Amino acid sequence: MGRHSCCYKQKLRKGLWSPEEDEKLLRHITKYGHGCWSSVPKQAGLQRCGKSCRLRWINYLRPDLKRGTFSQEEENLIIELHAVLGNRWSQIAAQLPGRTDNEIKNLWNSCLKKKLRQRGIDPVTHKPISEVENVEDIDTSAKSRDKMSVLSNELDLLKAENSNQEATLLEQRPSSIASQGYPLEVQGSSSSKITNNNNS
DNA sequence: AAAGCTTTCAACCGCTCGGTT
DNA sequence: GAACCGAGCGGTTGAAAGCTT
Repeated sequence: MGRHSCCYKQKLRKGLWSPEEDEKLLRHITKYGHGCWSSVPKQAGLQRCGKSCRLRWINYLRPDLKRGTFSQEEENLIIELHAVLGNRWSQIAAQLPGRTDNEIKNLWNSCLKKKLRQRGIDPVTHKPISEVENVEDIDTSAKSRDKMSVLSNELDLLKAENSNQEATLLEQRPSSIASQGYPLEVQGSSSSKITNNNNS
């Protein structure tokens, strides 16, 4: 279980993609679409596994990718969404057109975590760091309520940092997030998955 | 100028999930 | 219901770039 047939194939290239490989993959998908990813490399004449082709397409070759640095507003949105969704990068990416889950995950790990810590906010719980250190065993039934208050705390901080216009936009967002039906209890299932991964 | 350290980011790995047989 | 398979996800790794001393 969990094994990929492509893993058994020999002579498959790994590592960075060459411009020629990009060109082949781009031309193939533009012409035929990707269909079944495992058959893409063969059809496109690439010595890669389908999984690698899929990743390259999604993270780099897709024509609708935005690329470039993240705007302040995008960063704020990621922080907000992370507070609600946790490390569900694909769901967060779905709210940011032209951005990939990998890109957002990298930004979070290299940059946003640091920024939050500098603001005195724990990047995992989105609570003030002092509060996290003192209260380890918080009543889980209060988690959803806490989440919303944390969001408003972060908004207050962001308001202080950013322009009035931007803060107004942000102020409107939590309700829009809620109206889109993000279940607050997903936080629990997310952490349970992380726990499972740690066990492996 | 160069060596060492840190940061960034593309890509891989292992796993789960959902569909199919 | 079990086994298989492909797609997708999140964590991790490692090379390259950037920065510091």
